[in-house]
Order: sequence, then C-alpha cells, then structure tokens
Amino acid sequence: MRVSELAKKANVTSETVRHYTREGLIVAKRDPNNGYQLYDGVALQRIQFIQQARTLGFSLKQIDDIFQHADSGDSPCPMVRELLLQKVPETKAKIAELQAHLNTMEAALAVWDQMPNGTPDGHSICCLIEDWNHEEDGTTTTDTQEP
Amino acid sequence: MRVSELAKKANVTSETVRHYTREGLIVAKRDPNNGYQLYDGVALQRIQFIQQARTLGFSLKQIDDIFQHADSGDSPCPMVRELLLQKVPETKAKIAELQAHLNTMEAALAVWDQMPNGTPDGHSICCLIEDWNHEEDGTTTTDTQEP
DNA sequence: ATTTGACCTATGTGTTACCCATAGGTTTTA
DNA sequence: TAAAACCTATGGGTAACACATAGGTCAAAT
Repeated sequence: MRVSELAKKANVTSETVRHYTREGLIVAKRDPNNGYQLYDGVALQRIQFIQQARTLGFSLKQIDDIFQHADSGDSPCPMVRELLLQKVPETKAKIAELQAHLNTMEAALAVWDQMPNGTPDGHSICCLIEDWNHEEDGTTTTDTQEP
Repeated sequence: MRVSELAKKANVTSETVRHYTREGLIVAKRDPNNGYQLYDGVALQRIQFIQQARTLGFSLKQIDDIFQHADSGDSPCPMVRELLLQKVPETKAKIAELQAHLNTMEAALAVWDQMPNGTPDGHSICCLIEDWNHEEDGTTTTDTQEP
C-alpha cells in the first residue's frame, strides 16, 4: 500500500507516515515505475506500536532503539522494561507537579471568587501569580508593573 | 545591571535573559559606551513573574499578552483569571492522561514481575505495549517484529 | 603594559514530533 | 482528455530555550 492508505489504516496523517519513514522507524519499498513508497503490514503494525508507545511517553528515539534491538534479533523486552521502570517515577513526578499547579490555580481562583465584587483592587489579588509563592514584605514594589 | 548579574539574581541562565529580551518580555537600555544591555529592577520582577507563570503552564506568548495588557494601563487581572479558568481543565485532563499511562505501565510491570523467571517468553509479555490496549485475536502476527 | 580570564555582542544551529507550503510528476475518475 | 486526487522531495515553522561560533570589552594579575 501507499502512503495515504497506510496513513488511513493507522489513523495518522500522511505526513506522519512520511516522517516515520524518513526517520527510519518504518521501511518502504519503492515502486520501480514511479518511485512511490510502498508499505506492507509490518509498517502498519509498527505505526500502531509507535502510537501506543508514544501515548506512554516514549520518544521516537527510544522507540527506534527498541526497534533496532528487535531487528538485531535481541529481545527488546528487557529494554522496554527498563524504559518503563525509568518512566514510572518520571510520570509520578509530573503528576505531582501538575497537581501542585492545579492546587495553586484553584486556590487563586477561590480567593478571587471571595472578592466582594469580583474585580479585585490593585493589590490584594491582582498579582495573583507573583504573590503566590514568595513571601515578601508588604511594601509596594518599585512602581511599574502590576500584572 | 548587566545580563549575567540579572540572570544570577533571577536564578536563570544568561541565555534565558537574552531570550526574554529578544522576545520583548523584558526591556533593556544600552550602555552607550559598549552596547551592553542594561537592566533594572523591573526586569528582575518580570523574570520572576515569568518563572511563576511558566511553572503554572503559561506560554511565553500568554505571558507577553499579560504584560502588554498591563503596559497599556489595563488591569491584567481579568485576563489572568480567564487564562487560569482555561488552564484548570487542561491541567486536569493532563493529569488524568498521565495517571492512565501510569496505571498502564504499572500494570505491565506487575504482570512482568509475576513471570516465572523474569525473562518472559516471546509472546505473552514481550509485546507489552502493543498488546495492551487493543484486544486482538490470538494468532501470531505476520512474522517480523515482536517488540 | 599586556595578557589572561571573565564577560559581553550578534548570529546561527539543534532540540521534538510533527505540520504546512511549494513545485512538479502520476494516477484515477468524470 | 482534463480535472481531482494522489504522490515526490525540499525547505521552513512550531516552543523555549541551550549551545557554539567569532569577535569586542573589561577587570585584574603578571
């Protein structure tokens, strides 16, 4: 099959197919008549694998490494396992970070909602972001800027 | 102060300072003698604001918009509030996504741990990623590839 | 006085995983 | 047979910097 057919089956864009081909993640034969790229079922499987792995946060580079491993006859499983073991704490850290930001934002919005008229005065809430994390003295800052 | 002094005070790299300057997020005067960039306390405040906002997931573009607003005399607060209101559900979605991936990965690793010898056979676990989300028939795939 | 080291400048490239535009050849359909 | 739909390769854009290059400037040490 050609680019767009493969793309449709894999539910990605033709550009993505071409990109993966350029990067060597999938391989194509060439139609000797017109130079078109020709793919087989293996390419489709690979794309699906790539999509799965991508949603888990693997980079194309890592996925490529997995393929290299597999193509050279070694079982890629231990490698995948290692990558997963790496990725789990990374993911946990990201979640914790996002959760912290979420808490900050919701707290900020909650404070905002408690304001008398919803349009806070120039100081108490307006500088939401900057006032949030660093305890400073109560003096007004220099003069400019007050987002 | 010059680039590196500002960078040190704001705890960012000089490159970051230059980047923000190039993008117009902070402004500098020029030393007429040598053309060096000269910053004041406002620049420092802005960088700190930028860092805060960045950790909340705001893009430099959005931050720039906030500054534009502030510089043109309008209170940026309503804008910040709107941005926060946008960002909260986005962040929640991201957390949910990451959590799902985490669950997938931990489930995969758990299955792996239950394997007799830790080195699974070619099929049951090896294709961890690809087998995970799509229920397929049990037939072996074409022939190549088995990550 | 000069050299060294630390600092500054502008410019350009690399990163990630694609998307989009261009210009032109091919195949399918009306 | 001509338009519509597809293909090709190439080059540029995205976000937020990091890094390298080549060269000018400044403070202190020799």
